[in-house]
Amino acid sequence: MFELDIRSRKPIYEQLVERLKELIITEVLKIDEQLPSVRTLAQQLTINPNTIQKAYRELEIQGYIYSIKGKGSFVSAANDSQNTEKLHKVKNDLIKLLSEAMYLGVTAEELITIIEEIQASIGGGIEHDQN
Amino acid sequence: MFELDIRSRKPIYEQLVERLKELIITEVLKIDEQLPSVRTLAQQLTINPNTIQKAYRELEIQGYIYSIKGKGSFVSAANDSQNTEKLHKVKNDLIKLLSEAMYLGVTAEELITIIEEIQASIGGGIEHDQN
Amino acid sequence: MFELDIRSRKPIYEQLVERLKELIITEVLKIDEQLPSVRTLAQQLTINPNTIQKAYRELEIQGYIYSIKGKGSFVSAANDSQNTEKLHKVKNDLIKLLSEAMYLGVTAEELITIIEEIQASIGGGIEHDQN
Amino acid sequence: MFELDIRSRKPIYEQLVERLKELIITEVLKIDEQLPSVRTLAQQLTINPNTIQKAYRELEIQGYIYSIKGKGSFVSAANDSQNTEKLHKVKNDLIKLLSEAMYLGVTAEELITIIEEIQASIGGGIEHDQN
DNA sequence: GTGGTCTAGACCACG
DNA sequence: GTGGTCTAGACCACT
Repeated sequence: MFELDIRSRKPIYEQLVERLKELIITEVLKIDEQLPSVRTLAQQLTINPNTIQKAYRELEIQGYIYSIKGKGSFVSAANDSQNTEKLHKVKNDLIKLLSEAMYLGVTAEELITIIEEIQASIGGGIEHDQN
Repeated sequence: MFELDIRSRKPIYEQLVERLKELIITEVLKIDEQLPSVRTLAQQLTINPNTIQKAYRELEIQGYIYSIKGKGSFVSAANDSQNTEKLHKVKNDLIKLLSEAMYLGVTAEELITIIEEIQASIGGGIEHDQN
Repeated sequence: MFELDIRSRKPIYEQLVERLKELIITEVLKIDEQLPSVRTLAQQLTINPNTIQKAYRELEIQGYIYSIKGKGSFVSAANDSQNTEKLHKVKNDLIKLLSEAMYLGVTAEELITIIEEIQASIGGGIEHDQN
Repeated sequence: MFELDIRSRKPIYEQLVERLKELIITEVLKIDEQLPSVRTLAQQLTINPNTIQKAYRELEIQGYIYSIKGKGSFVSAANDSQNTEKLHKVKNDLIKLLSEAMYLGVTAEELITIIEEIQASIGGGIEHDQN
């Protein structure tokens, strides 16, 4: 479920954040669903609990989850004001990356094909009902 | 010209690499054009020459520039064998980012518009004529 | 263990890279084995930690080791895609050097003997068994 | 005749030394044959005469040529005592490079084939395929 | 004047 | 304690 690459240059907690974001975005983890506890996950992945906690804290800051003391961490519903912020950032990154790709010779056609594929793969399982 | 955020979590040299790549990709810096010398740029940005050099070295490894002792650093022509490698990496990043963007509500139409804009801004001058 | 020539024209960090490569190739350093820490080695060799780090960074780029912040540097398993690249380069160098050697009077027989010796010294331990 | 890569990381004078060595080794330049004068060559290659001179001086030190004041520079006959020295160095380099090649997966058979090809090309008339 | 190497010493991020 | 970034300042090699 969590494929962490202990050898990667990318910090473990970042890998965790990324992976969990993915699970939330693809709605494998549904809204208000409880995440595994820090200790459980730490044991499961045999990594330091502090690392898990750092990842959860980061996700909370980014608005993907919320934590309730004594109960646990839960997937939070998408929040519009946060989204517009994120959207801005993502678009900027996208422009950079698209520029680089096209500079390296990817054609607009190829990119559009990629977009359509992603659209298909997301469109299938995501209903996108905002709160 | 170079907007460095000294407080950012992102290392200065990485910001430099990114910015210079941008200038090369958009052909503000043309092939074989000389970059500002390590010392000059360091003075201009009031950062340490070693930091500039680290950025230049990284750009050289990535194939965007070449440096000659005693002469200076120059924009290098795109290299096919390196590109195919980079393409693979860039495409992967792109898929991740596009997925995230579309989850956040960016429509395929918007993306295509972005692509067309980029194409226009790059496509114009991309003759790649040697010096 | 590390015979550095501080007076040599060849940079210290390059000497280090070369020596460490040798130790990895001959499998004195096994896959996933931890290298001495930057600071430790620096103290041992009485050279600056930055110099060690530069060597380690170079080895990482060349695919011989991987470094993890907070954990250390480790020998990495050989990577095929990088290898094919390097192979091309090495073969070219080899042709040049072999030509020079044979011009200087080394016979084909001698060269073959050398090759067999190397094969013996490497071939023995090359099981590549993960720990 | 001299294909210098002004963009290469390798200093120009080193490229010159290497290329001239090659011409001497392959006997394109015969023993006691006169080399082009520093000025002529500088003009021909449109590079600084100092650079040529540095290359010639290096070749003289390595025993490949000799210079006579007021007359010019000439290819020197191979000198045994120098050769044995060089042989030692070349053999060492060769062992390193062969080790690396075999570590990267070149088989002994391939290497022997390469050796035979070189032997043929030297023995015969020298085919000189550029890298 | 150019890039490249090295040192000494400080501070940060990670686990 | 680990690697990574940055500074300040020195010296070398090349053109």
